[in-house]
Amino acid sequence: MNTTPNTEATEKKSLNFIEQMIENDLKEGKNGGKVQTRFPPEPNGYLHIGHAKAIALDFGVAEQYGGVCNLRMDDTNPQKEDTEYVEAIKRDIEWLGFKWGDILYASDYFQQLWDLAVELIKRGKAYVDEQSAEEIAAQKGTPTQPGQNSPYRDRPVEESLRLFEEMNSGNVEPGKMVLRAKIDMASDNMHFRDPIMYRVLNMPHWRTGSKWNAYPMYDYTHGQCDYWEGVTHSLCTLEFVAHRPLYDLFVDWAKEVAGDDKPLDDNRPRQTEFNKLNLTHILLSKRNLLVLVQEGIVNGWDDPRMPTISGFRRRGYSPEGILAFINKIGYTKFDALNQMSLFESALREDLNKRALRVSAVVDPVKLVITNFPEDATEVYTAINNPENEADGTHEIEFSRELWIEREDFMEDAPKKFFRLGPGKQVRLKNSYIIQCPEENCCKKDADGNIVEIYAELIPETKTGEANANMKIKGKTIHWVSCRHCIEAEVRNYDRLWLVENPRDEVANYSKEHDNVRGIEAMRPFLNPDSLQVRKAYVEKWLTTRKPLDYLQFQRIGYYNVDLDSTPDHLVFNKTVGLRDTK
RNA sequence: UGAGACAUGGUGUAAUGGUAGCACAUCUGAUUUUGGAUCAGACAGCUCAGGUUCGAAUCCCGAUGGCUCAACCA
Repeated sequence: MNTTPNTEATEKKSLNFIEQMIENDLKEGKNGGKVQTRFPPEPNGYLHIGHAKAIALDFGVAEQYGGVCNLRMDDTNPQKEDTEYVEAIKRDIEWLGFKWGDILYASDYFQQLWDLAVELIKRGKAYVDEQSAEEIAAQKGTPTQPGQNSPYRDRPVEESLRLFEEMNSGNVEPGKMVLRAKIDMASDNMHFRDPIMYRVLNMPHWRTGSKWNAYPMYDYTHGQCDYWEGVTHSLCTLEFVAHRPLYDLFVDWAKEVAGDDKPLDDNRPRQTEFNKLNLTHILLSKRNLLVLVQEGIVNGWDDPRMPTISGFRRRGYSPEGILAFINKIGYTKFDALNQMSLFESALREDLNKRALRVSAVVDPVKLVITNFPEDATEVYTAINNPENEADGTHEIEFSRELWIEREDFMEDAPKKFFRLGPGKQVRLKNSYIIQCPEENCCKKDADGNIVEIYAELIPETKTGEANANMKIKGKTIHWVSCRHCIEAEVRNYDRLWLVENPRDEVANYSKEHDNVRGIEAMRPFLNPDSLQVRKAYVEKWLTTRKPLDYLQFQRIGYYNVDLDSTPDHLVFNKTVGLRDTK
């Protein structure tokens, strides 16, 4: 047997604090040794990279510890939600490679939540408040000052019971009544100052129709849904830390009403919070993303510049690359700002393994091989992916007139320029070594722009030929044959935001400018040139590629085939550039 | 001026009272039919001040710093 340690197999990956907690719980036999999680998006927008971090954790630990993760739509606010988003959410989770147990909806629990609320009123733990939103807010106090009790706080139970029924009748105007939990108006925790459990909306819900007019709030809903479903670990982001005592309290009340007297650590979900994802040069908030869509700054939720899962998919980011990045940044309680360069590095690492190599000339200038016959064609075999032989090969054509990148030629080049110029030699990828003449190596138009470059091929320098290994100073450059290539549309993307931390910049700008909101607060930081459309010449073989296929335009960057691309009109998105160490 | 959570190289993250390690970024060099990839190397860190301990990034106590909380949103 081979006894040398296999570092990859024996290396123990350190567990994050949530995995450690779960392993501890398992060891102690909490919740009967079961692990169950849930991913609870509100269907009011598209999932973004921040959600991917939560998804990777919720689904990841469930799988890791033999449990289930359900997908639960947090649909308690029919004003903002839409079935369009439900479909998009499901598609994005599947694309990332995760499987849910059941698809559940908070609205499935509306009756149960209502019945529980009635019971809580009976037990003196909730009351109907008839004050306006302004009055309630004014009574709430501030973090440093205690609040005051509502005049309705001690109204008779029967009265609250009757009014609560009325709240759902459709006859109460929104804003006239709410159901509040009776807790502690002087608590240091603002969420304990008699939080609102139900509000009147008087609008139909896309799932329950017109059955309900009063709808439960998040805080009153989430813990009980977790409890009723058998969730053991309710994972969410750090801004919910202050909600946790309330989460626990409502779960306790639900257990009490249900007569559930199992020990404290059994049969109860527990909320644990981790840091939300922040990325440089990216803004993640559904509200702001929605503004970008509505203002036409981007072309929809799946615009390749959007930090949404669907935007990344369209841009050519692979699920494996996204997940690898999420794995690298980890889960902690520190409010970190992650660098885009780490994300791009994870993406490149993955794309390098799967992208097929092709030639595309983005800023073309004509190169004439003066010693190659005018109507001849040579056909070469190009390796699809040097990192993976199984990806095979494809054919490319060579002829007398080629397109090369304009920047690969310089008439008077500096010393370190190892590409084409008078007297210089380069290798044409997959083809000959060529050399420009010392004199008259290019033709210019009246304005002095180079329109044609001339070079001679050096015989027997193709792969496998006698002089193939000839040492030259020049680099290898890519090309396409003028006669055989096709024109394509290339969409290059630059960052959407000019500043490193748009979240803070937008917020500060708003504060300093009369609290301007929406697009006006964002515009100063938006890059006006985030989308650059170019014409390019690409090899004909690309007509065989399908939308979303991963490609590498050699020496330029990773690209993919856009959703709009057809064989008659090829469209490519720049995913990310190659690492560039000039 | 209240409460809560947090603080380790430029960035992110390990360490669970016992040699501060990894990745990205940056910089060298080798190699290369992609200025990619690959390989080798370098640079660089425990917020501060006390205490407990044979021993502290880790435990205790202050201080400092930014973060979160006052939606009939989630």
